[in-house]
Amino acid sequence: MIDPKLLRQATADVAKNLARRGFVFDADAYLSLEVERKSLQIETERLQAERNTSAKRVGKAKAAGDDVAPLLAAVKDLGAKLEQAESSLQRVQTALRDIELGLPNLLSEHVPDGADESANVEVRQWGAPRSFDFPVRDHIDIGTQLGMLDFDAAAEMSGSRFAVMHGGLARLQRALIQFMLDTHSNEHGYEETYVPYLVHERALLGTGQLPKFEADLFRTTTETPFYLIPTAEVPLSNLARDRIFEAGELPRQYVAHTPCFRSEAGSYGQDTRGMIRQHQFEKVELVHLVPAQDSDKALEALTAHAEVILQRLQLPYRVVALCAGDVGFGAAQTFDIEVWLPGQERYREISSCSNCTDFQARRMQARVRNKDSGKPELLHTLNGSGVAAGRALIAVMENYQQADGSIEVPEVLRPYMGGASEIRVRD
RNA sequence: GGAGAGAUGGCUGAGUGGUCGAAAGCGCUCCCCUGCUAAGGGAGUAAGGGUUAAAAGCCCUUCGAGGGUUCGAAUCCCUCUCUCUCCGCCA
Repeated sequence: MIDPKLLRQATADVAKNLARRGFVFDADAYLSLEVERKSLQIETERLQAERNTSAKRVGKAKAAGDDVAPLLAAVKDLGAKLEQAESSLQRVQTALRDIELGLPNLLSEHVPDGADESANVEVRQWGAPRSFDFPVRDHIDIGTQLGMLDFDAAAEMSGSRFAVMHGGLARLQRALIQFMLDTHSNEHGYEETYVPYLVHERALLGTGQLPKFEADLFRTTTETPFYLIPTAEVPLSNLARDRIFEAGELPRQYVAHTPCFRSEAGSYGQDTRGMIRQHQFEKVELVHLVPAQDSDKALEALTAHAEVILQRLQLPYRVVALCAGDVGFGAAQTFDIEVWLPGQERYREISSCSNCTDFQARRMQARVRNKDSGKPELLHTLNGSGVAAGRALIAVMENYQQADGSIEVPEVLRPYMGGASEIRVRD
């Protein structure tokens, strides 16, 4: 959420910033509601104050044994007036809040202009795509020929966009996850964390998936519905909900491995083959909670942490600064990390690292006490994949494929694979 | 799933219709006193919002959440959520 104060005082600036995303903010409509809110709120609070003082007067009179009938008569119609004022105020405040909840975050000044992903700016590249002296297969062929990847069995029980993995391939994904968790917790200062995969609506309101993106989520049919998390960002960031951290308690860095569930509504026809885009996938997620002034630096650090994973795996990648039109709803600035996939002969997103500034913190009331003033201030949240395990698996399969259809196991994963150096068909 | 108990400020915990945003203790901050790492005395110490250019001040809201009764609710009524104990069941 954008600071409502800023919204009403610098409405034009806000609208201009959001316009960079291609978002149209109806400033006039907002301001006219805001004018209404102001007068209604002043009136409502005036009536509340009147009620409070008159109630106190009645109390005192009763204690003194005086007749309270005249006092009661004087405030006879106050209740009805107040009720009306309160409900009008609430109506306007709800309308304002609906607008506010639907506004994306303000973009950082560092974000390049552009309408869509074609305008994203490559920041750096690491490694060089390997050249193969045999016909390159994609992960679908590799996995299927190894007998370790089965989309038919998955479709049989769950439909499209699911996969079943067996043997070395299933283990390779687990190895990737463990390698990533170990690296981040042992070397990058993250606290390994286990979190719920089902969360209430308010958690998703906090991180910004709701109310706007309900269609992307799976929801249970229980009496009070749960949502399946689309990313561990949701539970991890919500660890800060309704909390006031002491200055010394920040920064906090959490890492968690979770499955992620996405309905992928609206992505029909995209990446329908293979494991690139699934309803369920594994991801290692990084979340930072930092004081406001530190979040730019934290975004650099977070991105670098994710990059280390790909470097250790010797997977070529590039880092891309998302342009204004491509930065997600809650983010002020985002770097995507894209890994080279030989099967597609292109770079594909494997991590997205975002600085959400105070956008989520305001929704969650996540704060840190300013050491000098003693006052609570909104903290900043950042999140990034470190990295998506399902896509990392694809990247390893395709980049480490060998002429005979086997997969070489990257050095750093061998300790997690019982020392195995390759994955091949069992005979 | 069954039975019971509970939810109050950073913590412990009082408060069953009025002067209660809330006793007391602990913790924390500042000051005073005191020559010995201790003790004592005093003051302060919730969050959100409105008004304001901003602050001060003033006002509003908040005692798990939502609704109701009342001139007035932490206190009474209803619904929900969560926590704890016992039983059952399970990983």
